[in-house]
Formats: sequence, C-alpha cells, structure tokens
Amino acid sequence: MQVLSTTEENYLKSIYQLLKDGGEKVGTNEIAALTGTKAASVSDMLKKLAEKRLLSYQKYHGVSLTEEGAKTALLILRRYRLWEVFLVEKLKFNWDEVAAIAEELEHVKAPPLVRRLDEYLGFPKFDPHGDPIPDEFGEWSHTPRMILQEVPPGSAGKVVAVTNSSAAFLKYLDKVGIYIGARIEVLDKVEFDGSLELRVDGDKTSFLSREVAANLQVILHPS
Amino acid sequence: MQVLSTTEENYLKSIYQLLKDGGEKVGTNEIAALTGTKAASVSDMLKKLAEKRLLSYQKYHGVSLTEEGAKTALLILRRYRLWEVFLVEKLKFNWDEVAAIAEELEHVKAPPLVRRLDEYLGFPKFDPHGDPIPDEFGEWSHTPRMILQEVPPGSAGKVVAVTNSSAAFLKYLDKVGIYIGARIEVLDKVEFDGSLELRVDGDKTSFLSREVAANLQVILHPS
DNA sequence: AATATTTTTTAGACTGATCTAAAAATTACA
DNA sequence: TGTAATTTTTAGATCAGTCTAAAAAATATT
Repeated sequence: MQVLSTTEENYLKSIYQLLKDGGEKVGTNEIAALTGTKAASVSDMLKKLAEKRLLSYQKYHGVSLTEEGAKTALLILRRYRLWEVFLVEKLKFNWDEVAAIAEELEHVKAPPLVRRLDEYLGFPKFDPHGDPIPDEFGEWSHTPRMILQEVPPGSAGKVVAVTNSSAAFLKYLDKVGIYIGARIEVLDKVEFDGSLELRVDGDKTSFLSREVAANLQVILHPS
Repeated sequence: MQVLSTTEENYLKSIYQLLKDGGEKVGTNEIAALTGTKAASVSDMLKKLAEKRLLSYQKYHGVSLTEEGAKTALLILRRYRLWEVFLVEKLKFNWDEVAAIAEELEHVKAPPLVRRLDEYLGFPKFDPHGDPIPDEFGEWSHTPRMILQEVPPGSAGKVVAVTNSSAAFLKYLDKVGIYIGARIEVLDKVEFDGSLELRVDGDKTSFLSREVAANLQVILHPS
C-alpha cells in the first residue's frame, strides 16, 4: 500500500464516489467540480495517479480505478466512516455536523490508529448515516439492511442507520429510546396508517408512524 | 486567531519548545534541527511568521514569540496533549507510542472538535506524561505538582504524572494499582530506605520504594 | 459531412515549502 | 584587536499543486 498525500487521497475518494453512483468512466470536469479544483489541475493529477497504477486513464476518455485504486479508496472511506462514528457516538455531535471534521481526520495515516479506533468503537459495520464501513481489507460487510417500515411483524433486528437527520427527528428518536445500535422487535403493523408497534431493547414499547419507520434502517437477526 | 498551515504550526510548536527549556532567544540552527529542516528554510519561515506577528525576529539575533505566538503555540500543545490522553486512556496505546500519532492529530483544526474531545476526556489537566494541558485560552492550570517521594506523610493527593515509561515500571505500577488519576494517601515514610507506605483509592495499601516514588508526580488535595 | 459546441489537455506561470551554495554577519580566540 | 570559525541570511533552483489561456480532441447539430 503506497503512501499518498492528502491531496491524492481526496482525488481518489472523489473518483470512487463518482464511479459508484455514476458508472463506468468519470470525466475531468466532474472530478474538478467535486474536488473544488479546475479541469486542468485534474488532468495533471490523473497522470500522476495513473503512473502510480491507482487508476487507468486514457486521454480524453475519462478514468476508472484499478483494483489497487479502488481498494485504497475504500480504506480511506473506512477511516472517514469510523471517525464519523466516533464523532457521533462518543463526542455527541449531530450526524449532519461531522462531515467536515471526519474529512480532516480521515487523512491521519498511522495504521495502528485505525485498528484501535475500530476496536474501541466495537467494530461498527455502518456509519451514522447508515453507510457501510469497509473492513481492513477494503471489503464490504454483506449483511443486508431493510427499511424498518418494510420489516414484517415478528421480526427482530438492530437499528443501523437513520436517513433523516433533522433536529426534530433526532429528538423524537431520542424520546422513544431509539438510537443506532438499538435492538428492536416489530410487534405489530397497523393496517390503517402503516404505523408500527415495537419493543426497543427488550422492554420499552413504542409506536412509530410510517414516516418515521421509513427513515430507519435495520439489519434483521436470524429468526 | 489566524488560520495557520500545518507547517507553520509545527515551527511555532518547536520554537515554543526550545524557548521553554532554552531561554530568551532561540537560533535558526536549533529550530532547523528540531523541525528536521535546514537553517535556510527556517530563515524564510521566520520572516513569514514575523509578518503574521507571531514572533519577533531580528536578523542574526534569533527569535522570541509574541503574546499571540505563544498563545497559538499553547493551543496547538493543548490539542496535542488532549489527543495523547485519548490515545492512551481510550485507545489503550502505551505512553511511548502516541507521540507520532498525536502529532498528526494535533493539526486537525475544527474548533468544536477540541472542546468536545476535552469534555469527553473529562477535562484532563495533565497528559499521560504528566505535562500540563493548557485550557482553551492557552492558560496553564496552576495546581502545583510534587514528586511523590517528597510528599510528607499525612497528605493526600492524586497521581498526575509518571516520569519513567519503561515497560517494567508501568507493569509494576499496574500491579500495585497505581495509575494516572489514582487517589493516594501517604501513610508513612520509612526512614531507613525512604520507601513510602500509602493507600491507593481509599483501600489498597502499598509500599513503594524511593526509586518508584521519585518517578511519580502528584497534586495534593487541600488538607 | 461540415461546422459549431463542449470537453480535455497542454503550455506557462504562480505559491508555499524546501534545498544547496555562496555571501554576510556575528562570535570566538589567539 | 584582527583573523578564524561559526551562524545566519540571501540567491537561485526544485517540487507539488494549483491556476489561466490557448490548443487539441471529442461530441453535437444542422
């Protein structure tokens, strides 16, 4: 694994991002827009990263990541998301405040730090936005997630993500005792309005509206 | 408070360091040695930092920090030492492994991060090496410290620092239940060999040799 | 298919931080 | 006190990352 500058890491992360929800190849202008630079600067950097075998680049025809480039991007993403978890779970930041800080922290390279942080956080599989955290080999956890609203009554699982981070929503979740990692059982689903009756952490029983349940993601426990 | 580059921060920190245990003025070569650069580079940087009013600089006659420069250096030191505490207390690194990592983390600028980290760590006043942590205004805690060996019998206090970090020493401390933050009472001092009898955290009673007690620093509780 | 538009690359310049080599100032000492 | 040794500064170059403006290639349009 090569040592990259912060700048190189940021390019790699942006390219990964664009390819993931973009497609096969990504163009210079797109990258420039995402990294906050100009197309000319991107061209230079692409040459550099291609020489390092992190991406394959044909002039005028966009780039894609090599195996190594993709893996490197995933390890950067891993650091980013672990720090997000730390900031939210330990330092009590709100989910929408952590992006900028995590972007600074992700470039701290010391390798044992990442391992210890992961351990300290309890090997989380998802970040506070519900995005999966790659493992130390750059592999995804393949545990499937469901939207709570779509979980059939009788199932039990764990809240792994929230897809709305308005203050009001978070406050509400707090009130009914739901948090990332909370164990939940779906007891019943009300036909009339789609609301759910559920047990949280084995004791408290709550009713959640369809709107709320649609913004919670869970992984199910094998039944 | 101006925004400084990582490089500028490192120079400032080094200069602070040299002045603290050096004296009035510090020379270009010394700074170069500590920052791992050459005297010529230091000259350039001194000009730059002098223009930013962080230090006062007269050609050929060394530098000293201005009020603002010293305060800035202390806030960098604050970040450094808070991260040290985090790495040791939370991530369970050994005291002698954290320097390089903390040096990377100290340059993460997001201001709310430092406040939250401080709070999360319980507003520590000393880092794992026993060095004091400046407050958010760049002021020192003025609680005086003593070497445990010199504490008169009958006094009570708290262990705030260890001045030896050999594995054997740490292991021994662990065995007798002493750690940073441990509450101790000096019960008696043996004339013969200068060893101490003390109570740790209100219950366990230990005997510490003079050598060991000479490597522990405490702050005394008002009696 | 020829031309117009858009995208990408190149050329050349700038900034921040660094270096080496040479010049200048300070300090040491004979 | 005058010369030698040391320290510091300057001059000029290099490197990474960026920019603007112009050239080149690809794509779209008529």
